Amino acid sequence: MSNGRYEDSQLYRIRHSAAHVMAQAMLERFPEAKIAIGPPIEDGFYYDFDLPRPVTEEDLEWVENRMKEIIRGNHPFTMREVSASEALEFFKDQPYKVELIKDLVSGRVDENGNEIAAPAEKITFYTHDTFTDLCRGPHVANTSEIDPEAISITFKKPAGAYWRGDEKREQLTRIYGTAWENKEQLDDYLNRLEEAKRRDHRVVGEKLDLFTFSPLVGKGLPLWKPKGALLRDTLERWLRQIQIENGYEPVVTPHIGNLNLYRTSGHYPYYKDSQYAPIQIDEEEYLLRPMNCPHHIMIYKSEMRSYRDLPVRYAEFGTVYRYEQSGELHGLTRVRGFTVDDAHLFVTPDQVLPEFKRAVQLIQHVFNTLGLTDFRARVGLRDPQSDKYVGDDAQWERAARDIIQACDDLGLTYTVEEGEAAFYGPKLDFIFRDALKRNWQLGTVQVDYNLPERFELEYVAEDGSRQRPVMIHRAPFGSLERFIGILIEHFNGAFPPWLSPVQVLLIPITDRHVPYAESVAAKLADVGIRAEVNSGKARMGAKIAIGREQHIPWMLIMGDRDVEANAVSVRLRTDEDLGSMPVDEFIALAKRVIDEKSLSLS
RNA sequence: GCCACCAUAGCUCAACGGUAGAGCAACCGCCUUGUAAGCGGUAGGUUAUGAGUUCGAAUCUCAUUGGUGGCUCCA
Repeated sequence: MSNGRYEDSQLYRIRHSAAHVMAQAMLERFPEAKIAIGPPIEDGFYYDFDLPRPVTEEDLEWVENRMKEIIRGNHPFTMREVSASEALEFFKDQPYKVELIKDLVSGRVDENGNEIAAPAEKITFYTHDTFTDLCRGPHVANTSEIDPEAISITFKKPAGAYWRGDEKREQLTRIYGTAWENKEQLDDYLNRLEEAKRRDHRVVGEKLDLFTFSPLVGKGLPLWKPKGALLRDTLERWLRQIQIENGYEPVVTPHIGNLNLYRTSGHYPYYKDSQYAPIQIDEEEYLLRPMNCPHHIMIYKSEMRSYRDLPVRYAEFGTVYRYEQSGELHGLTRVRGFTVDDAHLFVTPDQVLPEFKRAVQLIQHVFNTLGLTDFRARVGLRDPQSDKYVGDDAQWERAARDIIQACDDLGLTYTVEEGEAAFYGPKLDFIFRDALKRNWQLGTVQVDYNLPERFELEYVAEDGSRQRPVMIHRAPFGSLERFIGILIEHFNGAFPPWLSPVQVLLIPITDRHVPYAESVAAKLADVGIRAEVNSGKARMGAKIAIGREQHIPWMLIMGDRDVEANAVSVRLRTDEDLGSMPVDEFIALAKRVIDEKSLSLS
């Protein structure tokens, strides 16, 4: 946002007002509807209704057309202060409004569900045309300020939403709208949505043969196909190597563990609702592990530790299983079985700051290499109001100080947000903004005093005393599944060559060029370049079209001229034509780009 | 889990109460091709599953399963 707060912008007033216009039109369509709330949101607005029947597409079209009519009526928006009793009388048939007014007057929460410090001093109504709503504004002065061609409510399907976001309360129908200053902006926005749909990792993943799901295997359990597994394995091998270079030691632990392990860690029964139910076997109960930390802790605990051994850094691509509500599953970004690029660092209190910094630097290196440069850091501290956190104040303060110190030392741009801590300690999260300007929480580094306490971890200090280590949890990718899902959408399937499942597509022009293509492919394979020959009967143009669709970085076209010269004609997936070059020259070029993990193709 | 919507060939879709079809992919031929899909043919479906209504169901009803958009949740 270039100029000030969204709440103060004209766009905000347009959207807020459009929400009222929509409510008016909806009430005309559904006179018995009960209205809830209708605030502006990012890119638009919504209004929640309690309706006698489901909304159809025809309803939405009717309402949208009616909205345009109302807007064209040039109705002024007028504000009026009313007393609580007057407000209650006016909305006596609107139970949701009554509840809102009562909460406003009693000073509990405002219309958006935010707690308010004191009872509202005044209640205001906004009226345009025939519709009056409980609202504190602001609005446009007149509906003429809204461009009737710059709104849409048919662009998105109605959705269910709980009254006041509480799943124990009424389920309402939420109608989403979008509104802009002019038609061009609306079209831009709709195009952005279309682009996001095209880039959807579920669609692209299917097209590129990366992964699939099978109801017979189970919901939320992705199956990686060879090309997806190759991409994933490339990432894993790369990070594993970086970690070894940074003093991490790979460990391997099982995917299930005795329930008592999770009782000790505190995950069970506290997070029981988001775990697979325990498995009973031989009088014992086992849990599909929801986290890797307890397993790594038991390795730490398997021997006596000296301060000289610390820091101990255990890393594992550890697969975990969590019960996610069925409605929350979404492609690779929300699954029930996923792999965390997990590592647990066991350090002395003095080592927290330097180790934390090293972990952050490692994450920065990972992101920068992938070209994920648009990210910000968020320091998550505990919510001072809440008692859901463990550990004493001094530890929390020290950890928070260390994290902020680390950010300052590294020159990170960061925000500090209360209530974003893990229950066992403060943390630093990296929020990445992808090519479509959407935010994703990726890597995380967390300081933990709790688990060492619960598992009674120790090391022998210089003076011979037993001391408690501190743990640092960190994961640059977070979940491999989610991370790759995000990469797919960010790159639109056009991965940097070192990650591309197929790096080179060889296209012989006629059958007689196939043996030559195969000999070139063999040379490429010799130096570790992933190449495929398309020896099918299709014409060259068709093969190029397929290669483009698969976003294969390099296409090598070869006919008589190339065979003659022991050359290949190089075409990039960006449609750039590098012309003919000797085979060895191309191999050197591709090898350099791949080895450098370059983001460009030449 | 909740609300709404959806489910037809491997993929994208058509048929909308009266015999299930197309394009792409696959397979087989022909063409032997120079930078964004040459031509012809073959095969592929108890219309997600199970009940029901009907003379007759892909089509209407109900249930189940799976998916989609949101909500809630995400240690």
